[in-house]
Amino acid sequence: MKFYDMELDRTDCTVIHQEVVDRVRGTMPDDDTLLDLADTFKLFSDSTRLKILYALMEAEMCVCDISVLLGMSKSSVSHQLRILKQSNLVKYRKAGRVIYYSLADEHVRTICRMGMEHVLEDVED
Amino acid sequence: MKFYDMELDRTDCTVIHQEVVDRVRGTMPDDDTLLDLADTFKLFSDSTRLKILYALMEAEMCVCDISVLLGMSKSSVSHQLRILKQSNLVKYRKAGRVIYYSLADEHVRTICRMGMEHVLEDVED
DNA sequence: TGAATGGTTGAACGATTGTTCAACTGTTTG
DNA sequence: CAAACAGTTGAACAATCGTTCAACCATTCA
Repeated sequence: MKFYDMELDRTDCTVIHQEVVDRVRGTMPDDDTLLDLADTFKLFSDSTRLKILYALMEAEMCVCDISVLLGMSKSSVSHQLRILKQSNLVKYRKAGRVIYYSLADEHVRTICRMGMEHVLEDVED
Repeated sequence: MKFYDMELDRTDCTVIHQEVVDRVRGTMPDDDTLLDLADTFKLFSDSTRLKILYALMEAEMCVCDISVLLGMSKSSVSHQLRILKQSNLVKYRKAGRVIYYSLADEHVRTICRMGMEHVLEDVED
């Protein structure tokens, strides 16, 4: 631990505020929780998925409806719906060969509203 | 518009619910707004950035503090701080050669709380 | 002045992501 | 039954993203 490994491993910092670091460390959520949280926000981070979610806020819709509304292929819409379905943001109901999609809960509205507030306020800057 | 372009351009749908599509179209936010919204959520969609934001909720910190806290290189932390800075989620203050970062406003807390509620409730499923 | 340190930067890399395409399943209808 | 259509799927592709690495700037201090 003399010469050879001096530049290895560590962030080369004379830690400035060890007390702050220690205190903050005690307040941090679990790593797994933060990964889940990041994955949740990732669902809202694509404009196609946001469009689908905003549409479903207004009405139950089938894949064809959505693809016409957004001017996108059914395949593309279906891929995104699968992601939203797997994450429980969206639910569906079959009626013959048509599948109707709708929002699974109210979280979508709340989360979108919070994000939108930030977007709209930033216009003032 | 007879034979040759019949399979071009359009999503091959006998639109099922034209009235629904028309009504929903009237309620959709602008494309630009939805792109901005997606970009906002993208900021929260990486766990490193979330860790930084959660840390700054507790205390003003310098790059060294954060990199020690997270066990990451200063470079990596600095890259992420640049993104957060450019998006006005984070502000900074210089003191000699040390730069202290802190949250720019309360939106970060609100948005993280909304997302976290969704994550924590999903445990019950 | 020059060494040490806090912090930034840009290129390079591998990993992840969204769309397209083509083939496919399943249901309806003539 | 066969054609038509709603919807799904997986491979392939380009684009985007986060980390690493090395070089760099700026400030302090001996």
